[in-house]
Amino acid sequence: MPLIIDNIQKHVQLTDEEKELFLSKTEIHHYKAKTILLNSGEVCKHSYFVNSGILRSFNINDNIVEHVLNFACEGWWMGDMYSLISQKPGNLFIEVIEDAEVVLLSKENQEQLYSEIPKLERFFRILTENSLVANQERIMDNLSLSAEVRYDKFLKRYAGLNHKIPQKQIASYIGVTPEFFSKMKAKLLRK
Amino acid sequence: MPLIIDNIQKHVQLTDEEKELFLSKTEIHHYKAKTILLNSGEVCKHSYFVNSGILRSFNINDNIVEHVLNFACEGWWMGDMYSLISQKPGNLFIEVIEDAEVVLLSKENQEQLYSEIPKLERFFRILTENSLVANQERIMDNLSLSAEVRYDKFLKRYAGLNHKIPQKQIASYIGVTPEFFSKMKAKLLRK
DNA sequence: ATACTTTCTTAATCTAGGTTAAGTGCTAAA
DNA sequence: TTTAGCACTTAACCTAGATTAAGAAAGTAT
Repeated sequence: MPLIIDNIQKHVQLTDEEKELFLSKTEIHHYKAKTILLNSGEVCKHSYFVNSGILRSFNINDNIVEHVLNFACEGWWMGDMYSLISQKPGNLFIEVIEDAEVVLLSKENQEQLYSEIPKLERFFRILTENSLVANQERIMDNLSLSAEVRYDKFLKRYAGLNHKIPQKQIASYIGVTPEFFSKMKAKLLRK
Repeated sequence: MPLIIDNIQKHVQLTDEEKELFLSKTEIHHYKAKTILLNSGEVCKHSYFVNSGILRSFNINDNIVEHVLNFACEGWWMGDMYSLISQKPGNLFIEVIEDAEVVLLSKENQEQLYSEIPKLERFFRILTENSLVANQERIMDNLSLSAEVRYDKFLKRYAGLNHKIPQKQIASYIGVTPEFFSKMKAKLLRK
């Protein structure tokens, strides 16, 4: 059974016909590391589901500084939510960090599926709710916790990714410079 | 027509029977300023929709420091999303800042309505999506913008609330101490 | 292998914002 | 109408994390 079906069935149950219908509306693509799946300024036309490999989303502000919004590895969804729902150009990049197999679900197909299989509307509602909770927690963490504790939470959230992602990207995710992150790690080792 | 129906109809259209059914599952309550609608450690059993007045949600970390997650005024929804979806004790407080008229929709009624009026599942999916986008933007802002610019974005997001909310709470929302916020405002005036 | 590029580290110096503390002014209860 | 308690301000001093710069390590391409 494809991973994406298991993922859906964590929240809603599908019949065999529904599974087939769903899968018929998706495409599987393979991407090499460093491929850009979505560029800033483009309209995001797909939701991405990661079968294997690692993706990240980030933006670049005036100063040429990258800021990582999040990572996605096996079993995670990825997309530029703003662009996806508004179908306007977004400001996120989505990039492949490690060679990846990705399931693509187009915006149109996703909307169609909502009508054909209302349970999927429920699934994506729940998925979005969970994502919202995680993002609210991250906001509170960024307001109240030190960089050290935020790193600790990164390690728990993305268990196993620590050594697969360039440090500068982890630094960006927790909201510090690569230099400070390096210093902080050295300090943690000394303990 | 009640404000909450208009709010829903921005995204999905309801028949008169559906409107009635929906309203029959809600309750209107009036609260005085400083009333605590939800305490940290409690299970959140309702979604709140603000007809008038102002609410805020916040948590308190180890050090007795409050951190404001968000505000809600006329036409906004409020709740402890984590506790609401998990029905486990949350760590948010929800408090009335200005005397408020609030529509309460219980978790059970909300779930029932999803089945009775699937369009409402769509409505809450869209509502949650929009909230997620706003929260993602706030994360990026906190990573990359100065306190001054974050204050500017607060002013735009909560237009009109600037003088109705204690400064220390605005400071907390944008992620600085009341002392620094005071200093920053004085500096902005001098310009 | 060699050169080129990017990541990571270390260290000196700097700054946005935090902490502490004291004082002002407003509101609310007695 | 006093007094107690917040909310806000100001100012001196402090620190987590930024910036700048330079070298070491590790990939990547030729």
